Amino acid sequence: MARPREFDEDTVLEAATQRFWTNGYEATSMRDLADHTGMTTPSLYNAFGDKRAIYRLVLDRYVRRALESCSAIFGDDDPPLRALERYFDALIEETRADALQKGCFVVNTALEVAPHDADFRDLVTNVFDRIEKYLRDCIANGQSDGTIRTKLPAADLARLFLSATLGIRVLARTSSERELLTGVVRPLFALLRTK
Amino acid sequence: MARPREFDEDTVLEAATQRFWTNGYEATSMRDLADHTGMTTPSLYNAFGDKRAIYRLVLDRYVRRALESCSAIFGDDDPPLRALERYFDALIEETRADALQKGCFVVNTALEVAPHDADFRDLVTNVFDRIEKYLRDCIANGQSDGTIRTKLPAADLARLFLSATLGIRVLARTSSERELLTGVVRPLFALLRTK
DNA sequence: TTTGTTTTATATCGATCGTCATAAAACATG
DNA sequence: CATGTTTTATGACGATCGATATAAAACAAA
Repeated sequence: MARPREFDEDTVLEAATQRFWTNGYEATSMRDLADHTGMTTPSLYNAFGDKRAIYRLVLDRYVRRALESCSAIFGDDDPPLRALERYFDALIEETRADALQKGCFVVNTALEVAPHDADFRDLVTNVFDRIEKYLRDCIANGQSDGTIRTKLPAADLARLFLSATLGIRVLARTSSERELLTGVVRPLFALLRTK
Repeated sequence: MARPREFDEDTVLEAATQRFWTNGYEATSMRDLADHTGMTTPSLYNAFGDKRAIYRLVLDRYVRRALESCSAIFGDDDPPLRALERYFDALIEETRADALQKGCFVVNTALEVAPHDADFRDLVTNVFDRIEKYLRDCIANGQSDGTIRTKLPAADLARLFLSATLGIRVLARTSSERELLTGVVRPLFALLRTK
């Protein structure tokens, strides 16, 4: 197998993720990636392909982990209301800890890249749909077992919860004193409790 | 006053707005602006300053109009619930008509430019705060006159409504069959109606 | 008509962009 | 040790980036 690689693939992809995530696609150059990964640009091309391919690679990696995290929250046998609580707690905690204001990599992609790139638009749409489905199924389960009392359609509620999630992700990118995200979530749970 | 300008300032700024709005800051070059405004790049520099100044100029113009639109909705003497209805109707209609998936210029700026530019971050924060205040005052008024029955804090509700707005703006940028935005809004009004 | 001022168009600056040709270096296999 | 394969580093390609120097063109004021 010839000359061995001198870099750790996971470390390099993680560094590349950080650059694209914080600065976006256009504002991140291949030389910037090289500097922050410790590789040279030809090595990056040889190992992972061109700039777009690398972006796709690290975004897929990010999405995989994000959806695994979602699966862990909603796949547990926690009661639906408790799962939703964990979902928003995780979202708020991640936002609070986001000192660099990276927000959500998928949402950033949705606004900068997706509008003029069909492949990434499909990816983003797919992620949003899956999150919406997690929320919808969870809410529907809660309505079935009576722990969620509202009679509003689970489909509508899921879309609202998804939109609130995306809105929080937008706010996270501009930060400031706007960490009062609990205020966003509180009425959502009040909504689930009402008849 | 020397040689007269050969361009119409408003037409040029409108064209520049469209380019920055649809493609973002980094993906829009000065030559692209020149092509779509009918001006040459030196004329653009002479008339409006450098790229950042032009972006700021057209964004300010956009914000002014957007806030005027908000002021018209919430400044009318419509009952609070009716004002909120008009607010979301306008948002949904604008999104439906947004064939180019431009979304909201301010939200796009919040994600691409604001994180690494304090001036634009201040602008975005200011706009979000003002919209939140419109919503909060409107909801508080409705609670005072009894047309909004929920006892939830108007501050929390306003933050949720703002987040939902931003979420819709994110969805608008990826479009597809996701025009079921009425589903997002329906539970919000149900929330206002409940005790 | 002359002078002064501003906008125009041409042409181009150095810097940086994404990408790659090239060949030396480091291994496995024979 | 020799051969083949892959990764490495150097250096540079053409294209495009934001921004300007320059001077002609078009007006107002004198």
